[in-house]
Amino acid sequence: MTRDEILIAAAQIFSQKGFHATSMQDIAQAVNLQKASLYHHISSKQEILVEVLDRALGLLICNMEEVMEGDSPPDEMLRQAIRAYVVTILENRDLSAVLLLEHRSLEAELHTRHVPHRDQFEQLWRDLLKRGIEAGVFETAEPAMTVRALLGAMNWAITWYRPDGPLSPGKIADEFAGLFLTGLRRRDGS
Amino acid sequence: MTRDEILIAAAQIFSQKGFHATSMQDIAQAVNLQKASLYHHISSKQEILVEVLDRALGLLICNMEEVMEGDSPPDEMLRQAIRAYVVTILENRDLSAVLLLEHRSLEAELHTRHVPHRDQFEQLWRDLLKRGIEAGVFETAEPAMTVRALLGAMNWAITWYRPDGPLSPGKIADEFAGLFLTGLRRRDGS
DNA sequence: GCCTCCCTACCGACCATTCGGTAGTTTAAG
DNA sequence: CTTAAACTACCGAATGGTCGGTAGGGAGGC
Repeated sequence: MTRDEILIAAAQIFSQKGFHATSMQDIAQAVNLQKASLYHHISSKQEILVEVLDRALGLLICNMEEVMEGDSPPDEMLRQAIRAYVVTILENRDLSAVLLLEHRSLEAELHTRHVPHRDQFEQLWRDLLKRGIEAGVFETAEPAMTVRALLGAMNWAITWYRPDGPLSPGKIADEFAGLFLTGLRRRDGS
Repeated sequence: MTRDEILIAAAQIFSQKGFHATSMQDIAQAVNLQKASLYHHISSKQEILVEVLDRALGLLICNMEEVMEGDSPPDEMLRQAIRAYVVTILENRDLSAVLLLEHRSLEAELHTRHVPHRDQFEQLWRDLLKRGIEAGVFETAEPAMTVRALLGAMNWAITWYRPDGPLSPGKIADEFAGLFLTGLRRRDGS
């Protein structure tokens, strides 16, 4: 039994039942250990949460920076960014669900240490949008709010996406990109 | 002390700490009662949650049907629907946060009884979109997914909106409507 | 006016259970 | 022999919920 397996199992249960509804007993059972044996690998329940959150955010930042460092035009880069984000989230649902929905279960001090990383991540998106506006490709009155609308739409997918459903993560990402770039209203009405 | 006050206080604490992290002791303290006295007004913690969820969803459905029953053209009605939804959510943050983030804390049976009501609500939006498509005003390959993107962007606002921030619920709603109707890409580039 | 009865609202004490976590011991591999 | 990794047994605290009891305010009979 490795620390990794415990974290993965914990993330899965956290994502299903929520942090506070998950007991150490639940986690132990999932990895076929006694509860006490868990403490040989980890030091507390909070520590599990912190590490799951760090991994999730790290994974996302890593995948996003890869895209943002490219030199595509802003609209194309936005497409790629949306795709990277949606696919990463939906292919790592347990980690992502904990990151998005359970971070407020962090104790005060750990929480204040965690929040800046999230802001940093949101800043990546704001920068991308800003470049698009300066290049005359995008147009929006409230860029910060637009980013949050976009992130909200994508984040919410964690609540309804089912891997056995009709839509693949890639398809979802492309539809999102199309929707946000061109809007819902039909143009060039015949 | 009335049942109402207890429910409102409970919703507020649930929305802050989450259902499972909230103890009956917390709720009792918030309404200046002993824990045992709560049970004179309510029969269980789950019952509180159920009633908060029902109220929240009822409030939303009520406000949305009012809009949907009008006879504006689809794009105008979508504007109004977005405005009604966003404003209702952001002006009833405690109720809404519980509805959106804590419904999974419902016990199995109550949960299965609750979910259809949510589907019903989502159906209202799908119908609105469908009417727009048939009228040739909207264009989207996956209407069901588009609705979820829209709802996701709006729902997520509950996680970042602050009443003392620079954006009013009305302003946010209008920006959302603009974004989803016309998209981010600048048109008629000079 | 007074007494009885009942009812709502509340309380302190308590219950069984579960919680996160600890102590000390055994097992097994190098 | 050592050490990592697992175990059994246990702890104090907190949890959701129950119990018997009480303060106080009408309602109704006499």
